Amino acid sequence: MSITSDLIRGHTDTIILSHLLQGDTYGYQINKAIVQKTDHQYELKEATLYTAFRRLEQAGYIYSYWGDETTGARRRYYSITNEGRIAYARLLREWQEAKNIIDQLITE
Amino acid sequence: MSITSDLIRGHTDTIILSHLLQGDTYGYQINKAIVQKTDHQYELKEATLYTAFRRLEQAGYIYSYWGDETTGARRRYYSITNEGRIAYARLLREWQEAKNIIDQLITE
DNA sequence: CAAGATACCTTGACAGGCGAGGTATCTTGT
DNA sequence: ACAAGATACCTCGCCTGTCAAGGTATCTTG
Repeated sequence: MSITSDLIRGHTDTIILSHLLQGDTYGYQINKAIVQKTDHQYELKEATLYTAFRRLEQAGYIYSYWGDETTGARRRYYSITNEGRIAYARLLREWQEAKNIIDQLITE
Repeated sequence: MSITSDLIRGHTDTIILSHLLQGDTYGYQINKAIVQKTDHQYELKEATLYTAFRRLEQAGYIYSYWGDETTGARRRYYSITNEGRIAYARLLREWQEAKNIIDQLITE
């Protein structure tokens, strides 16, 4: 993994909400998707991931339920709420702004 | 100030180094420049700023000296070192990467 | 001469990330 | 049959960067 997580810090929630927009899924799967999507350049550490789930659920942006797997390890699925969608839109907008500001401040 | 600092977190050092590339300057001035450059969308809190100075000096990326103002409040000037320039180049490269990764992970 | 600007600094709390450790189940190779 | 590894979940405690709150000292302006 090549990217220092300090630069991604603060985006964990947005990343998770973004993934949940495509449909319900579970923690392990989200992480695998991130690794693949970024071609192994980034991964969420498990502790970070589960901390984020708690935080997002607390905020009412997601809710969770146990899957009914008859085989394999049990899975806790997460689903985005309407409030979560609103929050995602806001976070995305904030990211666009922050990106411009940072670019403006560190280059030239 | 409209941008949550959590998104800028981790860029403070880069922002400061970037400013010092234009020449030696002092803390208060850097902050004013940031506020102006971003049209009041962002500012570094003083505590954050001075913590960053200590950190950067510790790392050998900058060094400081007292100005010889004959009038007005005393100023501590900061200067970027050669190591600082190298670090800046690296941080800039990391930002470009992180930007792409985040964009990839939170949109679509 | 008070108020505000300039300019510096420290302390302590807080929040997010994560290393390290743990649990339980299933699959695969020997 | 059994060990090793993958899948899948979780918690505790540390570390680091940010910042509110507080402080100092000097100059300018009404």
